[in-house]
This record gives sequence, structure tokens and C-alpha cells, in this order.
Amino acid sequence: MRLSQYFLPTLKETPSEARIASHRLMLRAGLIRQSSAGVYSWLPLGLRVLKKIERITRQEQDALGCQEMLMPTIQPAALWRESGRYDAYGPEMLRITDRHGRDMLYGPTNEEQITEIFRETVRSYKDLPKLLYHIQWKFRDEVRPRFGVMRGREFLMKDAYSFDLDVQGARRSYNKMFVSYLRTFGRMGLKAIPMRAESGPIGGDMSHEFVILADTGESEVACHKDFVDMDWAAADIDYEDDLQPVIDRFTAKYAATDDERDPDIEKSLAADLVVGRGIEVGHIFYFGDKYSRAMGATVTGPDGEEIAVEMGSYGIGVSRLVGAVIEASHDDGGIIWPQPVAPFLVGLINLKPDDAACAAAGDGLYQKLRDRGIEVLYDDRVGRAGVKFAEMDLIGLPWQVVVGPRGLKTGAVELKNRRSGDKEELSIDRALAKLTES
RNA sequence: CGGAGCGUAGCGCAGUCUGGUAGCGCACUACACUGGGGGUGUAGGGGUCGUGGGUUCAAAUCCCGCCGCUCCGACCA
Repeated sequence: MRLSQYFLPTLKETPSEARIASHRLMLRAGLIRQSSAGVYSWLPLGLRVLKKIERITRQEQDALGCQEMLMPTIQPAALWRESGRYDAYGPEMLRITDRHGRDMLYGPTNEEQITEIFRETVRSYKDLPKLLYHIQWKFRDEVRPRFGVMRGREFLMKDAYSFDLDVQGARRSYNKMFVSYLRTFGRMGLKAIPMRAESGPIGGDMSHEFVILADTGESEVACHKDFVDMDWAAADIDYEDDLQPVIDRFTAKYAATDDERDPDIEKSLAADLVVGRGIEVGHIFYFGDKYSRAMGATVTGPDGEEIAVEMGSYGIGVSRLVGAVIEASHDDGGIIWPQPVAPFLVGLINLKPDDAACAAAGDGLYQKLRDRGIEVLYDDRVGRAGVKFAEMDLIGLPWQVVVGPRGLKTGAVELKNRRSGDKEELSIDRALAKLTES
């Protein structure tokens, strides 16, 4: 993409309403624009990141055997009356009336909808287990939206639902999702610590929030300090193996969200305790037959009896993750994208595109990068070097390549790593080779 | 939902107290100089001062209503 043609409205100054780094940087780097409180438009650069995060999420869901579908944003109130949540949910649910006077709502989540689909279609225990997910926009009329996309009213969420015959099966599904979440966040360059969270109506230990430690997190969390240095690299995994050992390894040490903290344990941990603020990027939850029973989602069991299925739901805040990644990875100059979620891999800066030699070298390198399938944003604008450097740092692409008259005298370009700041002069071919490897 | 603010050019702000022809910086346009980390100069363009009403000879400024946004706290499957 040529920057001269790209829609990338960057801001030199920070809009006054943005208080935390990710919100400021998302506005300044031209990722989003606010529409109303907690509702945002995604501009081209921001949308590329959102799609990258969505893609990783999708790949990892598919990998564990969860199947993608798509449910609507607008749901009939009747479904929610069945589960009893139409009244229970309160003013956080956006309620709509259609032209016939029917009560509708903009979905804050989809348990009712998926349960209805399931009960209409699945009859036998032989059809279990089933794992289904979708990635869809949600709306929750938050009392106090804030921090940009971190707590928006409209947000993109991956929500998955599991259906099993019994509790053992539900645990298998839960474990698959647990492991897949470790991989998903790890691939995004995040350390998301699985923390024991508020249990569902069933109780037990089958509710975890995946939390990123950040000063700007919304709630206070606590964990063993070993989590901070734990290796988050996504190991290959066979989802049909017994996953419990993996789960045990990641739940052996203490880690708890605000509601679940235990003063006695924390006292015993002493210097090993880390208390900080956290951003919730995922939440997995087992809720048994709460919805299946209320809504009559049953299957015929092996002995011919009707059994209400065991369910769980599993959420990832896709749009929130864009903000969370920035909170976890930025500096004074701007965003530092982890490579897997970067909107482009390379920012190619042509310092003097109106000079014949620079134009030839810059355009040529741009074409060669594209030929190799490398995503590159090419700053081919005529303008000052300082502006180009500053904007490229702001939008935070992992690699910068600088083509300028000074280097070209010896046939060299400069390659800069955004994260480390390391720069090296090398030939165009060497730079090309290096970027192809990365 | 309690408490507190803010709304003036695309962005950041001053002007409001004490009413008298709407300003500054950045950005934008043109030209010149400049040219490897958000340059310099000259000349320009752009605002029904959130909105509706009231007071007044005169309202960004005073009064009342409404709308929008933000912050602190409570809340957050």
C-alpha cells in the first residue's frame, strides 16, 4: 500500500478525551474514530489489526474442533423470556421494538440463541459433543463506557458454546478451550494469565478469566510471580490427548481475579505474590444445564431418558484485544505491534521520492516485497524525513526500511527494528532476504 | 446509578468572572528557502462559539431547559 494513497489520518496531538495509552495511540495512529460513547468506527489501519486478531482467534478455534457459524445481532425478546434473562439483564440490554410492536434486542451475548438452534436440531446423545462459535458484534449499554475499545458499548467478540452429555464431557470441552486460549493469546504476543474467576451457579473450579497485567487494567488481580516469567510460547498440542496435565500446570500456582482472591494464600505467598491491575481478554465458563433446562434443550440418552445437556460458554474480546495489545506493547514514540497482529510487516520509507535514484530504489524494493507476499506500507510521499520517521514509529510496524540518497551512494538501505530500535545498513538484496525470513 | 467537569476551526487550547465586530499554536492551501528524526519565512482559507429559549440597544460571555462527551466511584455473563 502506498501511503500517498492510504487513508491514514494521524494526529500529532492527543485528543483530550483519551486518558490511557492504547486509546490515545489508537486515535493518534488513525486506527479508530469515535462515533458516540463507547461506539467506534474502524479505519483501514485499525481494521487490518482487528482482522489479524480475528484470524488468529478463528484459526485456534478451528484447531480444537470448534466450528464457526454466525448468529444475528438482533434477537427476539421471546427467547430471552424463556431463559428468564429478559427481565434479569436490566438496562444494560439495548431493547428495540419493530414496526409490528414486537420486542427485539441487540444481543449482548448468544446463549439463548445457540440453545434454541441446538434444541431444534439435536436429538441424540450420539450427536454430542458439539462445539460451536461465532465472531459477531455485541452491544451492552454499559453504565460507563471508557478507555476507547477497552470498554466499549459495541464490541466484537468471539463466543463459543459447548454441548456435552455429562460433566466429564463438559470438562473435556472446557479443557480444550482453556488450552486453545493459551495458544491464541500467546500467538498475539500476550501473556494472558488464567485466573480463577467467579464461579457459575454450579460452583466448582470451572471458570477462568484470561488476564493481561497492565497498569491501566480495570480491576485488581493477584497471582504468583512465576506467571510473570512463564513461557507462553504456543506449543503444539493434540486436542484429543488428555489435556488435564496442561491445565494442572497452568492452574497449580495461585492466580485470582478480584472476587476470588484469598487473603490467607496471599499472606503465605509473601514475596512471591504479585498484585496488579489486569485486563480481561477472555473468559471461559461452565454453567451446566442452566439454559438447557430452562429452554428444553435435551437429548435422548443411551438408556432412552431425556437429558438436559451440559453447556459452557467461552468468550474472547476481539476488539478489546486491539487495545490490550497496545497497552502491553508501546513506548513514547507510539505503538509496537507484535509481528503476528501488525497491520503491515514493513514500513518502507522513501526519504526522497522526487529523486530519480531514490524513486527507482524505493519503488523497486516496494515491488519486490509485494512479489514475495510481504505486507508493506510504502511512504512514497514527498515530505520531511522527521515527519516520516515519527509517523512510522507512531503506527508501530515491526520493521522499517529507509531508502535515502545518503545510503544509496553505496547501494545501502537502513533496516530498523521498531521494538529494539536497532538499525543496520545493508544492501537492498540483504534487506529483502532478511525481511523474507522474518 | 451517586459525585465532578467540559462543549469556541480538523486537533490542542485562550477568551466567559467584569456583555461591545472571535483569537493563539498545530494542521490545511500557495510560493520561496530547506532537506536523514514532527523545519523556516511570506501570504491565505476555514468557526450559525453543542442546541433551543430568555434578558439586553448588544450575548461565546448573564439566566433557564435540552443534547452530547469525559473523569472519579459503584456496577460489569
